[in-house]
Amino acid sequence: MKTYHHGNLKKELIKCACVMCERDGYTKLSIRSLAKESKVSQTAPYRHFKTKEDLYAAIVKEGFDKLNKKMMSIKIKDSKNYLIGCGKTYIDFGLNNANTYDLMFGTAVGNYADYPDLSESANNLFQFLLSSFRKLSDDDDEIVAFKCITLWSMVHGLVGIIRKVNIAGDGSKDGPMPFANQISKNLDFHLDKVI
Amino acid sequence: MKTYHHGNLKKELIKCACVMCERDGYTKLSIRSLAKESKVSQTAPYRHFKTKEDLYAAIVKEGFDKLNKKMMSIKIKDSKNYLIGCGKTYIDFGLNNANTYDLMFGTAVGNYADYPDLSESANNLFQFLLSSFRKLSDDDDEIVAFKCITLWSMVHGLVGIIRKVNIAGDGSKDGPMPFANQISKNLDFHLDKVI
DNA sequence: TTCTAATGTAAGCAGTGTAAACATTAATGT
DNA sequence: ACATTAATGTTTACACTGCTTACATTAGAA
Repeated sequence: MKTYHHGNLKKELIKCACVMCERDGYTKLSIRSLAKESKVSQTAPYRHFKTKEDLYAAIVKEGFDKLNKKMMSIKIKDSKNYLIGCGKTYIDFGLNNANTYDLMFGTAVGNYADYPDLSESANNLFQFLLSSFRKLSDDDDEIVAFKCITLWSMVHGLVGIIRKVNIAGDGSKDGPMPFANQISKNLDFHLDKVI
Repeated sequence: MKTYHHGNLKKELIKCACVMCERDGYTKLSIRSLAKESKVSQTAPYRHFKTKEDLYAAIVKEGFDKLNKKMMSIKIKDSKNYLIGCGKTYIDFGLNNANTYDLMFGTAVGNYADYPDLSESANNLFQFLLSSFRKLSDDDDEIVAFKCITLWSMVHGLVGIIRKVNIAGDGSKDGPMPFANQISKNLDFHLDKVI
């Protein structure tokens, strides 16, 4: 039976939006299409998200939570391999959740600070990465932070490069940058340099 | 005097679009606003760009050409410093042409291969980077390519991280990631690890 | 039970990408 | 030189978008 009030619309909108975002890309995700797929009126979402950016922010928060979960479940003892594992997990997430990843690190959501929930989830990732590095080193905080940023930049950059340069790479043929389609098979090479 | 035929509309549209893109961001750039600012009718641009993506591709091509020019004018003798110079130039471009950079490496232009002119400009950059590395090393091609990709990923990632994490960083105060606003002052630290 | 705030809907505005039909002019072949 | 055609510009129109405003329903507090 269908009641006038949905009861849990916000949660369901977010869930639906996450699926649609990853399925179609965030540019194709419209508030109207979200409403339609959630079987409510065109303007119902506006009761829960003041603007489209607010909706985006909610999707991004879910993305960070998902990534955090993956990162925190890595179980590798050896310190160096542990960090490489973190890097690979990050890259894997970026490649397998490409559309969500674009939203997380693009400019569609201007400033995380405007969204406390999102900020918290993002900070969780930063803090987790930092503390992982701290555990494995005697360096002082500044050096630890720099090393952390170096690894993060590396994997973040790799995700971008792989996706952009490896477009032609169906496995059988190189694109403009030779060997680019072998990046992911040789992650160790890249990550090794950074840790 | 104003004639019915503009004479050089395509070139002027591209020029105008590049300015508007960098000024307002590519999401705010509409074909209509471009037409208005170029003082032609709403649909005139469609004679020169079949779709909006075509227009984007033209802007991206200009971006690559600009970046290529910068890269090719680096004059440093010492090999290691030369590569660091390349990295810094790239990062500088990414930070000072942020909106154009987003378009160049985002997903708004799906596949460079669909745009021969753009492909050529992009390939020029790849080839230039590759040949720079080749000159400075005796490694075989595959290793050279990997090293090249490692540096490129590093700087590409740094641009993204700096812009995303350093949002709070007005210089006086750290954002969620401590020391993040000092990344650009310590580029050598990061680039050193990679070369 | 009544009042109010929360949450849903309906209708409508201004702006968008883009297609189709038409207007003007540059280029071309005879 | 002139007629024909191709290129390039304009007008009009459609379906879609983010978002606002006015209205409907209902859950929960007084």
